[in-house]
Amino acid sequence: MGKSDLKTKNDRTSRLLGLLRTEEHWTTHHLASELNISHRTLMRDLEELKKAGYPIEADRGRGGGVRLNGRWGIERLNLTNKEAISLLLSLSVTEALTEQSNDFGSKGLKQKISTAFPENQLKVINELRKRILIGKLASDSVLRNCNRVNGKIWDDVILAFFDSKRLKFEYCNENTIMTSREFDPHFLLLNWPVWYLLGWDYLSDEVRIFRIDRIRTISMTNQVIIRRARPQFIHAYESYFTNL
Amino acid sequence: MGKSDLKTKNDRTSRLLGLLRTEEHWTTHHLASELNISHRTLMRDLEELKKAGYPIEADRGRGGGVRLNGRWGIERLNLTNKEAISLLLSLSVTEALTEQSNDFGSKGLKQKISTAFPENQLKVINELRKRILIGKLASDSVLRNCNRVNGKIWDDVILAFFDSKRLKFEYCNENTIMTSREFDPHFLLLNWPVWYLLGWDYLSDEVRIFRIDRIRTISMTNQVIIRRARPQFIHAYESYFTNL
DNA sequence: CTTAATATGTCATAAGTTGACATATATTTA
DNA sequence: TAAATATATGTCAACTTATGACATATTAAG
Repeated sequence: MGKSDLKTKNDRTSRLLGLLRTEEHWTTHHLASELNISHRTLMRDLEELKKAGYPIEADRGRGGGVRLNGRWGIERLNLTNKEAISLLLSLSVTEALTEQSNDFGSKGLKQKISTAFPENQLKVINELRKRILIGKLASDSVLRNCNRVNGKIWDDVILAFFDSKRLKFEYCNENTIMTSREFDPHFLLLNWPVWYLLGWDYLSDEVRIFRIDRIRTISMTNQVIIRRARPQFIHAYESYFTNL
Repeated sequence: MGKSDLKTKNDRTSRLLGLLRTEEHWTTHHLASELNISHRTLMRDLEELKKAGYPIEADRGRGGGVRLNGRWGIERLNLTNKEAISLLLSLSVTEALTEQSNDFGSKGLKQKISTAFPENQLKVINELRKRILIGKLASDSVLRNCNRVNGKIWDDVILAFFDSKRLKFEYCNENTIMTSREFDPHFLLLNWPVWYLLGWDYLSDEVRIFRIDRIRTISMTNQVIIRRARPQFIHAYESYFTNL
């Protein structure tokens, strides 16, 4: 029956949360009998959940009961590096869409998800978030000649971005001239639906921007990238941001 | 010191997860001494975590040890209706971007997040996901005359969409002619960065699409929407999807 | 002012957790 | 192939925690 056999306290707790997440009206006695435990024990369980930070509220007196405020929830999520960054990309993209057009609670969501990461990961997460930029829409001319990004190349880009590692790649510019680049990826930039890599290029010894779909071959080095001041990057390619 | 005082088993377990999430190399004896528990107990803790679904792997023999595969994780997330749908929108948007350009692990992410919702919410979540559509980019002409969506209006749209409730609103079309509509919202459609509502309009008794930023006043009714076959909606407004 | 609800305290006992010890199994290294 | 170093698992007495029964306080609605 149901999700668990109620063998351990933890299982019972998650069953309790399940019950609270249904929209029904629960009294503590009702819950206790549903879970086959004494009323006292149920009250202790609720106390624990509250202490653990669950938004559980109660009304005393006739017609009272207990309720869980955030009824939609995720209990636990284990993410790989790639998935963590995907989630960040998702949130950044939606955030941009939100700022520009409307607020639909994703501000709170962003905050919640950010703070739901364990403390020791928070710093990295926030650092990465700042380095994902959402610019304007791709222009028609770009749109007309953009390609699918090769999966392996995207993976390396993402991993290097995640780990702050220097990249080596061969790039094919708009005139189909190939160059070999050494490059510190500082920012990921989206001009929907085209992704760019903004950073320091060692061939020109300058700030440069590269379209990821124009990278032909790539390899990640072990060299940690040298951080440089943020403004120079943003200013150098302001035109990519303007109309959003 | 640290996050917890290790007073209860649960605290210890979360400390253990914290240790595993650092990228360090851990042997079980190392972990046991770090947590001030016997080796046997540590092995039991690991066993429990594995049973609970954590991707913990171990190598026997010299140089062996234990490791947690998804090192980036969220322990728990409580969401309101609005936040849950924001998360879904986020994922849908990114998913669309992904399908079109590349795979960066967000397929796995989508799956993970979806299955991380408790069973009783899964059905609703998946049902909603199917009703979020990502189309092509907004055309220049649309882009030039689109407005910010009023927050209250967006909230009502989202809530009605979430709860499958009929809407009443006043709509201002391209010729600035106002009409009063009764409307069953079946699909949310994004032509980045413009959101549409696709559904059944009772004024014309037909499938219709409305730009959300052109809704002037709105109210949600208690009437549950009447489900209709999906194809008629999609076919009626195919031009909104084409180039993606 | 009665009834129905949550909230909290106490204590004997039931249930679960722990560490010590033993042993099995897998892998690397010499 | 033997030694060393890991994880993996079983058992049991001692220990710790969780539980239910009972009591009582507190709050709100009718």
